Amino acid sequence: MPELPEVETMVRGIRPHVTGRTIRRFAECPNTCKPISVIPPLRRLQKRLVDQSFIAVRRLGKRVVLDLSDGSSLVIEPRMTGLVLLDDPPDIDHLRLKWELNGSGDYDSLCFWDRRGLGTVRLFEPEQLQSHLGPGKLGTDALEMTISRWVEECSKSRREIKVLLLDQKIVAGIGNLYASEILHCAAINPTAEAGSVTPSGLERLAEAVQTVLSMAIEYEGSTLGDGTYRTALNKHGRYQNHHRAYMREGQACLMCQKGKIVRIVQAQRSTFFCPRCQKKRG
DNA sequence: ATTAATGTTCAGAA
DNA sequence: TTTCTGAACATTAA
Repeated sequence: MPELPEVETMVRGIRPHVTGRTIRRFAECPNTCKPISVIPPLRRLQKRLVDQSFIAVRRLGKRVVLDLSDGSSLVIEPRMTGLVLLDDPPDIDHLRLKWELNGSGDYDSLCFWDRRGLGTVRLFEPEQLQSHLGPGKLGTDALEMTISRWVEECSKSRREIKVLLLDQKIVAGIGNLYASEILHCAAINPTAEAGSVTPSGLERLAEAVQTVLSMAIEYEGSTLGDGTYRTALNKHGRYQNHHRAYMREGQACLMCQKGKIVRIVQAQRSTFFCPRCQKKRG
């Protein structure tokens, strides 16, 4: 479930190996699954990509952006189970796309692997990038959020704070896993109305976002029990060993040692928190 | 054997 | 306007 730390890890992993390289060939990989969504359709995308070179690799929220020499940008959206890889994929059955690279380097191709196949790849013209993924469509990157921006967004919302954290139009990059971790770190009740979180609570939130996400990036993201997420070099992330709330239902809270982590459902997804540390008032 | 659950995004409805 | 619901898909657990 690539969120900001996982996508940042992918970007950092591939950047030194694809920047400046030219695309020799681009194709779907033969497999038994349905093809993933590619815009424009495959043949046209192939025509557009071949012979172009990657001039930059960056992250936009939970998306990988590959800027191309003609000014367009290839945007990879891993969604649930998508991976951007330089090395061998977890299995061959769910290899979806392959970019073969010209010239010399440590790796000769870039791949997109996706078990569930909900991921998408889309080529944007420069002006499209602004209208589709610019401010308004995508909120401020989570790592760029300031306290005043948190105040601005939270004060005008009556949604639960956890649900607001998941809204990419408000803040880009936070997903279900890190929303639980961040709110636990900030000692904020996930069901609290966003507009009711106190100024000191928002201060803790701003701080926790930085702490949790930067640590998760350091540990190259979280590889959960199903083992799906891998770095670009097919290694496991290690931040799962540092989770304090996510998937720890019934276990002792690592903050207060006394409370037990509980699981609730918000917006049809699991939320994990410590009722003792994360009270509605505090 | 069916059903639910997983977690991200978008279209369409309330 | 804002918020909510279901679908896209593959796999596993109940």
